[in-house]
Amino acid sequence: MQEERRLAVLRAIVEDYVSTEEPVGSKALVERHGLNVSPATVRNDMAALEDEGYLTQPHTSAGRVPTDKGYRLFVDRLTTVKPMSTAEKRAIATFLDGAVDLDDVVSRSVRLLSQLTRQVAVVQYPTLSRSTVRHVEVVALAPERLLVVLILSTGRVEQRVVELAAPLDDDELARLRSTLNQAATGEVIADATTALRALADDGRAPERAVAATLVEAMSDHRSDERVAVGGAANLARYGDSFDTAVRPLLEALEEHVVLLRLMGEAGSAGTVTVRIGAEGPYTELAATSVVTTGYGPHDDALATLGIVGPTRMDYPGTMAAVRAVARYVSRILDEA
Amino acid sequence: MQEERRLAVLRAIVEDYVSTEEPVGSKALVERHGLNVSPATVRNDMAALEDEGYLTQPHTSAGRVPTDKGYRLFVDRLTTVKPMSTAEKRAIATFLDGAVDLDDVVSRSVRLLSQLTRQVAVVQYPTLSRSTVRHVEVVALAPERLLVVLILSTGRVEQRVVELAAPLDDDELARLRSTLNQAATGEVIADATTALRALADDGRAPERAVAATLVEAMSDHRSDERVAVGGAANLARYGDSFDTAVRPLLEALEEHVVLLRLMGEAGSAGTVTVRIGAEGPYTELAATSVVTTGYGPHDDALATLGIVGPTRMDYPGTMAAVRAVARYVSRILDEA
DNA sequence: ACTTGGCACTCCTTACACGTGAGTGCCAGC
DNA sequence: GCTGGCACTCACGTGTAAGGAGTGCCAAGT
Repeated sequence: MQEERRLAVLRAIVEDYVSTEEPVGSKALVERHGLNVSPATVRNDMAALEDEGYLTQPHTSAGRVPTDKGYRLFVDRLTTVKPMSTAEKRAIATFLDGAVDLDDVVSRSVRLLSQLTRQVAVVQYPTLSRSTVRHVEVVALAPERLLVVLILSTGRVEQRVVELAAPLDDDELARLRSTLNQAATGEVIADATTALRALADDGRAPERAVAATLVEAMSDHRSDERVAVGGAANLARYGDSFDTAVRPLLEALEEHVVLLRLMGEAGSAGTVTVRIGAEGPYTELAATSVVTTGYGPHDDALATLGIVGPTRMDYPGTMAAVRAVARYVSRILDEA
Repeated sequence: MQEERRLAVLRAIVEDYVSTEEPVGSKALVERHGLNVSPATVRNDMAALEDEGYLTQPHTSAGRVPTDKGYRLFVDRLTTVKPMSTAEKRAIATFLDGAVDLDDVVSRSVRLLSQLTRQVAVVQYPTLSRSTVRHVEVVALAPERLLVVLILSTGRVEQRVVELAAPLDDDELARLRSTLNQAATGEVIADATTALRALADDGRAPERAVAATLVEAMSDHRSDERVAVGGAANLARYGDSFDTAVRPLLEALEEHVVLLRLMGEAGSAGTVTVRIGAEGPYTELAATSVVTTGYGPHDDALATLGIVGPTRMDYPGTMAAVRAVARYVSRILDEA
């Protein structure tokens, strides 16, 4: 009974604190929410919640502020999924539909996500590991110089220039092209890699060089680690907590490796993961939360997408936006 | 005679202010620099410099701070080009030499530049307009679906997928490929565009669609407007002037169009352009300066590269770094 | 067994006063 | 034209005091 009200109090405190950015006191709370009890009652509840570690006071005789544990409870038990309005849905769909290629999909997603959530958006490029090779193209830039283009099922294109020891005529080029495609096209990256590695070891001179380059391109960790970041300007809203929230985050954004670790493993598509403050792997980022979800064609979680921001954020709204964007991006990847 | 000393005083003030971030007074000035005159003399000079608009006081009885005009004079007349040490030069060269493709060159340049200058680095991708078409490749993804790859002399690769009305067999594909290459390869973008436009208007069905897509890809303004940005974390150093310097800049960084306008036209390669505070086109960015230079193969200024940061910055060092990086990037583009 | 009003207490915030010191402008002398 | 001296200005830090928002606790009410 009173347990229920306590949770209502916690929810109210989180909501108020998120919007006002100030510690919230008992009196203001009963006024702004329709709690039919007196401030004194709320005070008792708040004291209890503080004992249990859900709230804390910046100093005696100040209002309460949620702790990480408080936010956690809020997110787990007090959040009602508020679906996006149809207008919003349509806006998302049309904005993403205009994309011309994979890079464009990613960069649009980042912009969209940062605008919807007013936070810093992070979108990981679809991982190579689960995608398949759609085609390998070899173009002679000069007799001894080839451009090798690797086209993947996700729409990503990698290109490399290969210098050959000896010139190659058109017939040999055609043969090379078909050998490579026979080995790789249609295969999952991992399988294509082993097939090409065999070519690189055993094949004749031109195959060797080209296959080796392809193997390198596919196993290149850079490709797995690419992320797009946007909306850093939204941090300006948090100018007050510059040192605790803005500065560390700004620094983390530069380090894409850090960022990827922060985003964590791609949770299964459809589930939104929330990591609050010190739950993350970096102590400097104790004041920032991460809201992510997986996305990919057929809801295969190929990669992760989400936002990072101060712990003091609108979790329900953010989670809804992240989920919605992931859903639409996945749909677009389905079509491609 | 005394005119000369006045300039020395201005230089000293700029240098001190940049490093200490505090208004600089007459006494501190004579101590820190080896001026062989008394503070009173310096005060007279400072008063004169203030009358002429080179200095200003935050308030009476505070030290002096350079105005935009003061920085301008400093940059134009008081800056001795300090060349990079050979160690630095070598570091730059090896760092950039590892790049595998154009994207990599650009992203490495951004990182390098932001680290050298400890400012926000901005690198514009080489413009399409002056580069030539190196090759057009057409790949059948499916009988009615083509991937068109456009390879430019700068190393940039654009790809588009084209859906055809009717399927295409291998012979037709080969013919299409050669037609397109005949029209475009080796031409400057502008000429290639007109040649392809002719094809798009007069050619047969498959040419039409593909040529139209190519024209679109080449004239696509997105490509002209791409920039890479890095080092936003360096703004954290300026946390104090958050509202005047950091916030507006953070917002501008998100708007790549704004950023490009801010960078201005690509000055001829070799000349470093400095735009100080209100000299720029945006009133919100009155507290930020821009240091840029052009770069490109054979010192053709294909694009612009540089840094943006608070007006209170180390101009000589920054200018040297910008120039050095531009030089090495140009050299790398020469080789490619 | 909760809830409530009352009350004393804490402590942040704001305002005001005051001393300190860095820095200035000006002037008379060198 | 440079220099030392001197009075003046103001930001800054500190100390004190009043005001107020908020708390904890207790005794009484339901």
